[in-house]
Amino acid sequence: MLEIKFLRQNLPDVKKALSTRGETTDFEAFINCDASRRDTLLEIEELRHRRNVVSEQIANMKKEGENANSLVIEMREVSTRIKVLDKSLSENEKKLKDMLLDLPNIPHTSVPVGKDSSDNPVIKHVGKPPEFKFKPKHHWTLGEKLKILDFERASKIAGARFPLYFGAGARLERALINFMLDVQTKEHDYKEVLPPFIVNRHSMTNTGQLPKFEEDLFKIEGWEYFMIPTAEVPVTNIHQGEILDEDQLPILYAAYTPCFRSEAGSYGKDTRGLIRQHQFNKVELVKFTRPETSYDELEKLLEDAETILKILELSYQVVELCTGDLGFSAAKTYDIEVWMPAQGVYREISSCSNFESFQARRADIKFRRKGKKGTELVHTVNGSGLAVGRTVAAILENYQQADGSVILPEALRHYMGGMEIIEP
RNA sequence: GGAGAGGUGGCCGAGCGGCUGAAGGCUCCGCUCUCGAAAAGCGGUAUCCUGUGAAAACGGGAUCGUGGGUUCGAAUCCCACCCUCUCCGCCA
Repeated sequence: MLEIKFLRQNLPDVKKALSTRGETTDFEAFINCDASRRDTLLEIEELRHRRNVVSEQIANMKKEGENANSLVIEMREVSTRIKVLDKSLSENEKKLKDMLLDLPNIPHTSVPVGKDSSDNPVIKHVGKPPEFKFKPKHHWTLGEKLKILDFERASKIAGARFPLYFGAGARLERALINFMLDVQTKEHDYKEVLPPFIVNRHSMTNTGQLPKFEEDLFKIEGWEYFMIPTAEVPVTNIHQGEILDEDQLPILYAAYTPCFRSEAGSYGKDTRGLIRQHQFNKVELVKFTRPETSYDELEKLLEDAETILKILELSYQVVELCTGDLGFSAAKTYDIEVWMPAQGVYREISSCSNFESFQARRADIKFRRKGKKGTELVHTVNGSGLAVGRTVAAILENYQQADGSVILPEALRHYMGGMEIIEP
């Protein structure tokens, strides 16, 4: 959420910045609404002031045993008037709040302007894609042959876009979760958290999934509960409504959770394999930082996520999202894309963003500077470290042998009980 | 599911129609004392909105879980909702 005052005072700039992401809000209506809200407020406050003064007068008169009836009658009218104005004020405020909640974050000035993902500049390539003397197979083909993935049976249990792992596949998923958490908590100072996988409407609104993107979420029938689409939601909300101490910052959390997404609007995309599922596992990295360090923390978080791919020796590229491709809440985002040999493309496996104060304002997360009065909003930064299902897919494809077996990356072997290769 | 208790400032905790933005304590920040520190003493220490102002500042309003109601006036009374806790039942 943007600050209403900021919006009012910087309207042309905000308008221009948001237009680069394709946002077309009626700012005219917004400004009018805000102006009329302030007019009403002024009138209400005057009346209230009068009421406060006279009420005290009445109290004093009563103490002296004087008759205050005429004042009481006058105040009765004032109160009625206040009630009427109050109603129009709160209607205006609700309207403004709704508009603000629907407004995306302003892209950071460093973000390249562009229309869609085709305009995302590649920042770097790391590692070399493996070369195969045979035609590399898709991970779903490999997984089904190795009897570690079974999408057909999964669809009986739940439907399309649900995973079912067996044996070494199930273990590989679990191994990766442990491996990722171990790296982030032991080598990078993140604190492990295991949050609820279901959250309320309030938490979803705080991180920006609601009110605009309800169709992307799984809602629990009959409850105001939603399945989390990412650990970002419960973890960011850990400190909702809190005022933190400056010395606590930055706070770093690493959380494993399953993620649930309706994938509405992605019909026909990635229909096979582990790439686009209604349910998938992810290790998420979340930071709460001081405003002046959030961009450094984003760079570090990106490196922390990259570390996983480096250790797994998977080749990848990092792209920077252009304004048109940026997510609703983000001010700046890097995507890490891992090489998928069968398709011959890089596929997103992590998304690392700085939300600046956008989520903090919605979630009311502040901090107090040492020796200074008042509070400031923190900045939130987060990213995947990494999406686990997609990592499994990448390992299967990049480490496949001509016979369809898959060699396991060194770093995972002890998590796999010493297993070195997955064979039929 | 049944019965009860409670939600107050950064934290703890009092208040239970006007003198309460809220006692007291803690934290934190200044100052005094000290070579310095500790202790002690003194003072300060919530947030949001809004008006005037370039700013500093000054003025006004709101906020005691949330939303309504009663009243000239509500942290205090009434109603609804949310949340937390305790006991009983059920249960991994």
